[in-house]
Amino acid sequence: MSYWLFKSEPSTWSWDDQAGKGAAGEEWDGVRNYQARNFMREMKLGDRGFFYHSQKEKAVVGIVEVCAESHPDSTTDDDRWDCVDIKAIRPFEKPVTLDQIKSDSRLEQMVLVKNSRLSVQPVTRDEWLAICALGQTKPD
DNA sequence: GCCAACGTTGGC
DNA sequence: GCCAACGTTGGC
Repeated sequence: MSYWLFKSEPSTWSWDDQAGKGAAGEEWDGVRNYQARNFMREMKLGDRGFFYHSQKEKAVVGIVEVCAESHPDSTTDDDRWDCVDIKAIRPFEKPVTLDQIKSDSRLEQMVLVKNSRLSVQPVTRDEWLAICALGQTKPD
């Protein structure tokens, strides 16, 4: 199983919106970046991901699971763009802020820190466990 | 609200 | 195929 991070601006699509979709999940559509798309194409059913709020909040707020593998993005006719579906698994007990991540030596190699603009990105198992621990949240 | 960083587009 | 111009993202 692989781990990922999905970034969203909460005023556009928030954790509450995502959680509201329940087990059915929702397309992670609208991504128009090749790197991000390529990561989504690599995702497998059951892969886990962090849900990150960008902009004002800047914190990991929940855990999601890939519930449909890569398929065409329904919001465009342009066949270059694919996406996956994700569903909310559980919110973080304590959101883990970007500040916390940046100040933790275990996490300084995270893509979130090194390439802040990439909206879908891989997370290593070690990073996954470290952030879940910081958030006092079950990692699986 | 600003601006740096980065990705994409399109003219040549 | 290069690169300048432009648009967008997201941290500060």
